[in-house]
Amino acid sequence: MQVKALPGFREFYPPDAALRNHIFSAWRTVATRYGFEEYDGPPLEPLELYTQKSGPEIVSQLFEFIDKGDRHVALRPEMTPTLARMVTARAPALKKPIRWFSIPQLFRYEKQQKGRLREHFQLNMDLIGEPGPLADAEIIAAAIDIQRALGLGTGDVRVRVSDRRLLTALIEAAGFPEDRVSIAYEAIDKIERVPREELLRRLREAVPAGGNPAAAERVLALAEVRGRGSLDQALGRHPEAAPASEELIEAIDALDSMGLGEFIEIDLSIVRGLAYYTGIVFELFDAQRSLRAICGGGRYDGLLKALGGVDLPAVGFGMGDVVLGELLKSRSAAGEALRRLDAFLVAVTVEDRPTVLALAHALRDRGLSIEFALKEQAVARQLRIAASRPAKRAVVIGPDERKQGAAVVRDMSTGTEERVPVATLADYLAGGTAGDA
RNA sequence: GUGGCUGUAGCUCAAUCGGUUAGAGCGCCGGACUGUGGCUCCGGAGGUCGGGGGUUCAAGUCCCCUCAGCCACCCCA
Repeated sequence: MQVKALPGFREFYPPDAALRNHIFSAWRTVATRYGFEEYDGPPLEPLELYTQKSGPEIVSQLFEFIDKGDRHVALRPEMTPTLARMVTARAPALKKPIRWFSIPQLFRYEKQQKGRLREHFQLNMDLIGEPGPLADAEIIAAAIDIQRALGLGTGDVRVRVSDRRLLTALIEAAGFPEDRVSIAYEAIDKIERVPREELLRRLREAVPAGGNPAAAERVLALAEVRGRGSLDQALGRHPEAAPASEELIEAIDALDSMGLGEFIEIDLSIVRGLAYYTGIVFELFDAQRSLRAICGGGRYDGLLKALGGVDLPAVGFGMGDVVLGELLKSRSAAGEALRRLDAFLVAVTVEDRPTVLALAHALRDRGLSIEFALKEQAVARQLRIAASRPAKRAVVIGPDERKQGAAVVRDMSTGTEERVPVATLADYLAGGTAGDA
């Protein structure tokens, strides 16, 4: 039995690698379009880098070990601590706001499921040094434009947006104890997974005797706020929370102005598990809601400082390649990256081979993608290979052609042939319109 | 980490009540076809039926263990 790949680790056969490159290319294109610069860091880091942020519980979910120098190390499960360290180290010299992106391969030791492996690539885009809601809007817009660049529209993906400042204000306005907000967060986060009665029970338990008896119901009602009208109603019931809605409204208005409003839904049930988010939080989903989140992010103004770094506000997101790839495959928007040769060179006889080799090399030097038969084969066989590559054209070189200093160029999709002088062959192949060239 | 479902060729699947040498389509390789592909026809390679153990005259089929995948939980990238 051959040794298999480890569970949760992928092998990329050429079609898979093509899809991955397609996704990476969209990531880089859009990030660059938004003025973001690429960075990278070490894939292996000291374990403390992660425990200081997430606590010792994180260790069970990491690929971690003791190296030969007795260092406790971990394969990186996320990019943010590395980013924080890099930004902090050069913070005084970096022009603000900092717009950086990276495409790290990340690792987690968890039981795998569909869309969730032990390894994945994740686009990280972060905008550091700008506290205002236009920065949030930029980040969300970039996440959406990546979907658009991949051919996905409002019928395919949606963004659900909330704001922790607003949600906290509403929870408190609902009469829920201020020191128990995290319990309210947890209940709201689980609104789609845990029965309503169970959540109510947990919330009631958190309200002390003598507290507001209606608080639990009101908190749960917040989790059902969807859309602007619904938010306005909630703010009508709790007017003291209204000032906390300003940033969210401003960011959404900005996205409207960009023409991306159709993608956006206010959804106060979006909490995000991570404790360090301080403002706007958002998630990107497929419209059918049949897959896991494509992308999640938000504002984390206190995190860099908490990690022992500079005190700069920040907003960003992570977008994995796994769910996105599944969505593209299900939408059959994945296959455009099909490889095509510019030409397949056919040698009619062995005596034609030196000419074919010389020609192949000259054409490759011109940047054309060229193949030829690696052994003596019938012309019919060589053409069959050319068709299956697939090649846009076949270039046939036989004794007659050599005498004339020409080649027969066959368009493989139409079957039409043309006699082309060898001297102009490269231009002919490069400039032609055969197939979908 | 917990629980449930599923594992037959590269892919999608079939194989009667437990019965003889596990099949098909697609794909792959070759031939019909020694200067013209796609169509057609013919042939071939490819399986330790996920792995191990057990029951039985006999196991792809039944039982146990294990591994892997999928689903839910946990957690979230």
